[in-house]
Amino acid sequence: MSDQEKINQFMQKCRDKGLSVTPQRLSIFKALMNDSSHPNPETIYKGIKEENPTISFATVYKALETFEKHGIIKMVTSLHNTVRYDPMLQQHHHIVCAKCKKVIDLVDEDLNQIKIPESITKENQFLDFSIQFNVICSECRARQ
Amino acid sequence: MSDQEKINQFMQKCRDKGLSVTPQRLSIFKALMNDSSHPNPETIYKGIKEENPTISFATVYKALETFEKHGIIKMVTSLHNTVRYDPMLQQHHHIVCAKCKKVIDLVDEDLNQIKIPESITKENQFLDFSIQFNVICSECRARQ
DNA sequence: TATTAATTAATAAATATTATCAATTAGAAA
DNA sequence: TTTCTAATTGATAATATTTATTAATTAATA
Ligand SMILES: [Mn+2]
Ligand SMILES: [Mn+2]
Ligand SMILES: [Zn+2]
Ligand SMILES: [Zn+2]
Repeated sequence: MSDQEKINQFMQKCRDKGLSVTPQRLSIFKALMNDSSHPNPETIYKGIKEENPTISFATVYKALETFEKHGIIKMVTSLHNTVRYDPMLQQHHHIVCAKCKKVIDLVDEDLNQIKIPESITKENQFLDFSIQFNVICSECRARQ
Repeated sequence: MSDQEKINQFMQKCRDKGLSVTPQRLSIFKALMNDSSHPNPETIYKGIKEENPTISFATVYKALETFEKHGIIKMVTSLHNTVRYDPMLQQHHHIVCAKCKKVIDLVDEDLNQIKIPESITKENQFLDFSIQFNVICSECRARQ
């Protein structure tokens, strides 16, 4: 998809959701749309403030949060707000509630057997892997 | 494994790594060892300060960090220090460097085909899943 | 063009994490 | 058992990250 197509799609999504297409939001989206580095808000802010010197850091935070809420972009991890520790050392997987951030262990030998792509082991020192299943838990669903 | 066995194993690991077994560390480990809620440092701190009223919050942080560094416990997410955003909406997976926190996309149709355990879909509203491959990237390995 | 609700910029406040350092202590040595 | 010393702790300051507040501005609609 061309840059222009991505931009048009973004603007259409905003209109569909009743979001104004502001120069700030457009600038933030354009900075992200071809960036595969999974940047944080500060990196995005620094990247755009040269061509948009009056933009506020809080605007970047809020725009990204708004985009995410409307499914225009994704967060790499929903558990970034605080470090969480785990005493279980054996390989296992996690069921994570997108609302309440509850994390449930899932021990499943079948899931441990996936084939690790060679592209990973060729380029890097492989350590381990874990699958995150994103859900809305029954408590949070009942609460809606 | 019994509580006492877990505690003995913990103390042995500390000795093997040259870490002192302090009452604070023991208290923190005991709070975590049977806790499957993946707590954050504040929760652990609150949980132990009744029986250890003089313990400092910073001590909890430092002990957890030390345990993690020595493989006594794990972090649920290595990407907690700041939110990271992703413009790619199609399902894909992530190769994450444990050192530099670089995140590389991995689009792999085979990996998308894993069987979602029924225990997940039975109890929760399933949203999606993503696999995180933890590695040490070639740059970081070269740097060591 | 005028109206208005949404958005922004500036900044304060809140929350999370890390650094500093004097006092204490666990573990080794005597 | 006592002494010694490097590691650890508690207290707190500093830093980093995120969210809230609010007056001014503006995008979208009529
Ligand atoms: Mn777990
Ligand atoms: Mn990605
Ligand atoms: Zn929930
Ligand atoms: Zn790296």
